[in-house]
Amino acid sequence: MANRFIDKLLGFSKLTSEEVAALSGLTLHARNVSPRTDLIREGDRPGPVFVMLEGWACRYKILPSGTRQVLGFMMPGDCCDLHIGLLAEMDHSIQVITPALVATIGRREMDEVMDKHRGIARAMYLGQLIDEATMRAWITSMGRRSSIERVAHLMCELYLRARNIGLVDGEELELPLSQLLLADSLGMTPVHLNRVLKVLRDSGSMNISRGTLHIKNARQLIQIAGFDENYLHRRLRASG
Amino acid sequence: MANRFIDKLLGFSKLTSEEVAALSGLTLHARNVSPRTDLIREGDRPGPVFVMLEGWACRYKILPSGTRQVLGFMMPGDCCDLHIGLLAEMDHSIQVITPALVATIGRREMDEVMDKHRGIARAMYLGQLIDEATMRAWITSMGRRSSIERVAHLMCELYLRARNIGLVDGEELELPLSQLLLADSLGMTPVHLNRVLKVLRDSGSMNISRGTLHIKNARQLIQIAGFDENYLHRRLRASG
DNA sequence: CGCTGGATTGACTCGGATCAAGTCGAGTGG
DNA sequence: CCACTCGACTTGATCCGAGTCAATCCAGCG
Repeated sequence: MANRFIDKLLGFSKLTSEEVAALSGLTLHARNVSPRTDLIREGDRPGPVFVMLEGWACRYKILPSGTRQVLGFMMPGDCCDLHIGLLAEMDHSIQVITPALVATIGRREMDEVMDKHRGIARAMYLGQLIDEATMRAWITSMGRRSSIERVAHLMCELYLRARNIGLVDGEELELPLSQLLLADSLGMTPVHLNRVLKVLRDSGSMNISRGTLHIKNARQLIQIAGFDENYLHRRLRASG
Repeated sequence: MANRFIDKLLGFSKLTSEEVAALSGLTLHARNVSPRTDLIREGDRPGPVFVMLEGWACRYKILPSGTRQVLGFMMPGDCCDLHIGLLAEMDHSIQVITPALVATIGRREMDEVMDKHRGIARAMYLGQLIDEATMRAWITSMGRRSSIERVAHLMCELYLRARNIGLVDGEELELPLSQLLLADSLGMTPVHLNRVLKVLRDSGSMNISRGTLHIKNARQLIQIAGFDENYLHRRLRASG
């Protein structure tokens, strides 16, 4: 079966066949995880690195008031922070959204592989940089974009990220995210998100129905979002 | 003169005297930079790592509409992303706010030092993890906190970060950030920020005047903010 | 002394939250 | 096969936090 983690890293850096083999070895032991399972919770002592081989997850925080803020979505191929093991305590939780296949890589193992295989290290660092750039884009969205721009921007992000790992079929993408979850990620109420989705649908730019995102008019959607894909850093430096 | 970069890293990890010497060498060549100077701009090809030895800076993005979102503040001791050189293009800009002393460390140099000195590598990775956790806290603030909570939260963050590097004098901190800048970092208008600051002042929890932040009632401020300092990760893992 | 860039305050507007009813669709059990 | 249930989605009515527009105010400074 395809290993989306390897596919993703191959998109960042050329890897030797030994490096690919090493990655295969790292992700050999994976387990099935059901929806709504927390992989790790805020306050927990960080353990191994989690790698999503199949399925979706999200990072989130719960506030004292009980409201939730989703901090990012993890799709197949994504993994959590590399050096997370250095911390005493998680500052957020990670929850699986769909049935998922998750591999875990111990800190020592990871360190050894990265020391030995510079291509893997390079690809992992790039992944991390993109995650950070994505967080900056989220801060920007929350701070300075209207709700319709924010929704459009997130859809552009998810669509492009999914396309980069071959998850997109034409203009359609399976998006197993409830409106409640999306609202919690966009800093708005489910009610208002619903209305915004209706506006986007009526404008003919996109539509979400039965768990599938349809891009109807990409140009228009990008224009609404003010989306600039440069932060996803598809163009990378040529030299290692 | 004190090297705040070294001081900060010493707070993260024990360093041998050779490691301290290596860091001294890395930051030997620093230059003075005037306020409002961009160290690097969105779209630029990333260069060396920037280290703030003295003075403040901020990361920011400009949107198509012309509005600005500040993504984070850099105070003395802080530096930008370690592996930034891997990217083809910056996704945000960095601007100096006060007269500053900035060192630059070439990518090769940095790599060599980190390979050789594991303590430095560890400290740098911790710094990076804290920066990421701070971004997550910002996303949470923007998405789910009211404006007064958001302001209080940012002040708690800046106060604690400053205290960790010895920038705080009693309950006072020199905070060279204009209300316009703060507003752009909090996703609100300067007018509204001004009103919120008045509320905080009248409530007796804090006050900003003539570039100085006075914490009047820390307990109350923390309570308003719903602040949990765990994300700044002062308690770290004992083992290297 | 007047200029300039921040800070402050007031009056009014509006985007998005809140509260409250539905509606729809996939299971489940009689 | 149909009634029941439960979770997710929709829609309407109303309210309020924060934005907008527009005056000052004030301190530092050439």
